[in-house]
Amino acid sequence: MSRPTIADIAQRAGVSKGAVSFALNGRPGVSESTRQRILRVAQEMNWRPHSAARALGGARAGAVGLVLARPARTIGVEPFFAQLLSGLQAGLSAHAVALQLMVVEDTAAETEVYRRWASEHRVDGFILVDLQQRDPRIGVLEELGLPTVVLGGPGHHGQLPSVWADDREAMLSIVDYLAALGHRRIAHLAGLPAFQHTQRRIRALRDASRRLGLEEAVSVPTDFSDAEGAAATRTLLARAARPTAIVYDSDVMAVAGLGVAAEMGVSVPGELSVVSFDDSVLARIVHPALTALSRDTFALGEQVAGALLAAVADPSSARDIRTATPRLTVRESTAPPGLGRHTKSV
Amino acid sequence: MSRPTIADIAQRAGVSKGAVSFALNGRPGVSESTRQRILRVAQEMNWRPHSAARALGGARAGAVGLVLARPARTIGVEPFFAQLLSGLQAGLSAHAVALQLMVVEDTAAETEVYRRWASEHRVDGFILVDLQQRDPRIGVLEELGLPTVVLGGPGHHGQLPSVWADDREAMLSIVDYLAALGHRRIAHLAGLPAFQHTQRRIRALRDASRRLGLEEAVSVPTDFSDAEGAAATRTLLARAARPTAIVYDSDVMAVAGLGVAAEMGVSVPGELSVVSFDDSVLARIVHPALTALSRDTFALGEQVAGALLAAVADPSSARDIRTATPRLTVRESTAPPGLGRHTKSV
DNA sequence: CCGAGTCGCTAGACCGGTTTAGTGAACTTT
DNA sequence: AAAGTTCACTAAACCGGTCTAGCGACTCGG
Repeated sequence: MSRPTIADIAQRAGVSKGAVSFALNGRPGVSESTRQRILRVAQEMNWRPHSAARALGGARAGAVGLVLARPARTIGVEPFFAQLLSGLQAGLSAHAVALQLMVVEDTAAETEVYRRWASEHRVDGFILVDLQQRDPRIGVLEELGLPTVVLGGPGHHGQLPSVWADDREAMLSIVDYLAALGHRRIAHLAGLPAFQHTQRRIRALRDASRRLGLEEAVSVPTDFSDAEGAAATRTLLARAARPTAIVYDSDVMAVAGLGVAAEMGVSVPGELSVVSFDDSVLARIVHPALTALSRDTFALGEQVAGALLAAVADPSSARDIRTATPRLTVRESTAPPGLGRHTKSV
Repeated sequence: MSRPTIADIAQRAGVSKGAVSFALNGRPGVSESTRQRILRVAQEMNWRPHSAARALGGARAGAVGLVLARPARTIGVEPFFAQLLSGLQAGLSAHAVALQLMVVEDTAAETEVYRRWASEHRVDGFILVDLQQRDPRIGVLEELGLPTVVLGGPGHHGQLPSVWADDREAMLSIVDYLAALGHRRIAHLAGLPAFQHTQRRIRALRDASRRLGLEEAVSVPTDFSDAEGAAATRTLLARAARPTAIVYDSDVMAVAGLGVAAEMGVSVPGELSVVSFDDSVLARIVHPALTALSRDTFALGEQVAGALLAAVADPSSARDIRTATPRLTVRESTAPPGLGRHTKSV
């Protein structure tokens, strides 16, 4: 027998299909002794539920969906993303929930996938990332009615619960740190301007600059790629009055910037301090090691998973969760400005 | 009406359920005019198939499974992995097949997931990676009978078709290149010795060394982590007769090695040449940029996806696919040995 | 002009579970 | 002791599709 069904178990145990179903799902309707007997038979026959048959009866699909609208080739580049995915996995696996992952080209295709998966009953909920200004996906997901957790905030995300960290506070802590070191000219290589968190960081820098009376604090938008990160760094460093510190919105851009500085003979941290808004192995292993904002991305993923599972179990329980504000990890890439040529320190 | 079923369509179009099924699946049994009418009604009612209902009838699950037995936190570290995932996605998405991803702790848990997903009819096939010596998973997957594609070879992988690149040839090309530059003392920071490809690379280095009459060619096994990569590099460079070139099995270890060299005042490529067995953004953006073995990991993922979909469509068609042998991309981290202190070159 | 074959369609079984209505027996209650 | 409850269980409907058997109408060949 290739795949035993509850009918097989019922026959072998001498009861009806219904009794088997009750026994296997731990619900009342059978005596304890019968339940034990049925469980034993099921075990012997190595029975497993057929997920499709269960889902057909209106039950859970046992999977949640994550759809990314990015050029597929760029996914591999972001340690942040991979870490998040790992954390999600860990949080979901613990409850035997699988992750359906799909990478699409644009937002239109993304919403299409949401509609399809929802109507195909393929998933029990969604995780929404890369929140944009006036995000069109929020309306779609609210309309579909499936539990959804948004990663990012505290901007507008409709009625959907979100898991978020305080980007603004984090940016302020970076600027305060650099200002305390004596930096007066700070540049910020930002990410895609369409993202909410990019705008929040830009605003935070501007506010901090005003409060601290800095000479200059400029935000340069990029597409998060190493190429644009390198190009923008080159432009900044070629200026007559170049910044003494640059804050990069991602570790990949920061490392690319480090390469440009080396190439142009600008010593780090002697002539230029470098801070990354994202910590990862990358920031640790380059030389000089990068001062970076450490947040436990893996734990973040776990929290998102937990929040989504809770929302699936009880949609009314959904509420926003604020995670720990990222803390700055100081390494070798920052120092007071104007120390001249960098002399290597271990 | 929340979710139209084919019965609703049938009623509205004035035909039977069967006719609707025929029409929607493009199979004979209805006239062209009726088919058009049914399709129009289905469109109007915004009908979508219920994936569970389909799967129940013995049809496809519309998803394939990938299970990874690694500490979850380390997934994010490997650009190789993320790239592969992107490529898989691209190949699968094109055929509207989803990827079920799960990260588990060990091989035992991994095989358990294979069994569960297979018996739950959750996936149509599997992708097997990180092939080990005498891999116990192969027997399990053969027994389950679901189409499976193995990434890696050409070692033993039972009856399962594999997609593989010639690691041996690749390693030989690296050693030939280094020897041509004049290197006689080459070290190899290998990955986990349990992996088949690690063994193949170690053997290839030994054979090449013998053929070329090198002074030294030592392979040091590691766990692929940046920490062990750095530690092993430190040991190698502290030796009296240190190698003039090091080949790293992963880009993360190579970058970590680069950091150690900088820290110990060993110039790259002046006193030490560095080659990475894996190419990625990482290898491009560090300074000096790494000479690395470029294989199109994204394309590799697409090929695996294609092979698996073909095997799902027709299990008898499955056969091994050999992909292009990776080519060495020479960048700034390699040079003839003994040039003394490195003078920076753009 | 009749039998065979084809076409277009319908009725209904079926996949493997869950769930509800119903049934007979034992146990309480008054 | 009759009536009502509870309990353990069965039979069958149901979820939303797929697929097969069959049926009437029409076409074609001889």
